Amino acid sequence: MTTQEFWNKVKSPEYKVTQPRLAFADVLVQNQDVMLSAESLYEKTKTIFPKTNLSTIYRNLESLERLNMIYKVTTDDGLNLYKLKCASNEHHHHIICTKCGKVLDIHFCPFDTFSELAGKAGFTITEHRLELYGLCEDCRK
Amino acid sequence: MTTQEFWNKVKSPEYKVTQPRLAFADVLVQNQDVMLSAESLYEKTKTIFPKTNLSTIYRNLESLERLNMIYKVTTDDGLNLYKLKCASNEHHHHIICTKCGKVLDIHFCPFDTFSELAGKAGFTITEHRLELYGLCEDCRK
DNA sequence: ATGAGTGCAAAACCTTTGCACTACC
DNA sequence: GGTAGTGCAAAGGTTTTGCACTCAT
Repeated sequence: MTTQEFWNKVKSPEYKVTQPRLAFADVLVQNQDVMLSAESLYEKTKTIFPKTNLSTIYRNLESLERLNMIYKVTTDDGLNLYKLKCASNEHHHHIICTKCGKVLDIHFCPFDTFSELAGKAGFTITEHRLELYGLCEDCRK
Repeated sequence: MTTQEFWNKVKSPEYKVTQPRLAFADVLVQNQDVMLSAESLYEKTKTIFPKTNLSTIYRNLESLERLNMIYKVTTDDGLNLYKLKCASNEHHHHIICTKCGKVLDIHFCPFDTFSELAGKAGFTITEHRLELYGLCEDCRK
């Protein structure tokens, strides 16, 4: 997704174009394939628009989450990581590099098998979270 | 797992038997198939040993995590839930009732498929987290 | 007796919120 | 001009930590 495409998607009377948002959008677009913490998104945004405030980052993450534009995970040690949602509308999962945060899309989902197994035990699955962690080629070296 | 079995497993010069721990162990054993927050584990422990302190709960969760006795998940809204690890040594996953926390073991893992797909893209999976959420039979009613 | 475990209170951590001010449309 | 967005500082919730005291072995 380009910055242009990003703005085409979100711009509306309810989502105005402001200076912090312009900077933040750049950061998100530039890091589409990496999961970053609010803090590092903040740092990166500040290099573009130095006056940006951390709470603005959180507020914009929330706004974009409402627009279904943000993918978020919580790591084992309780840190939240964010990225722009993948362009692909197809349901898929991710493998996240534990060192650099790089993300690989995995277009395979075993949901049906799980659904069947759960159903036999009276459970109805409403949500599933599948996150794979590992090392990408670069970080393994 | 019975309380007896629990203590057989953990008792050592490094994990002494104390009153708060006796109470906490009871709570964990009684709720083996439910995921609970630190706060509710605390409340439940207090009914057995009222002097128990919240920090003791956290410290004991940490000790037991080091002993590989605790299974922990983070919910979408950032709450940490805990339970005693399943007795089964076999690798498996869970479906968690979003209403009552009840847990169902799912003895099926699509790891091999993921591993293969990831390998093709140069990723090495070191960890995977698969959590299914839904409603158990009782809570659906 | 000795060190692990504990209670209490304070701090730390990340995230959210209130308020007055700014700047988009 | 009106409202959404912002910066700042303060508060929020959960988890961790320092310290002195207690208790298990």
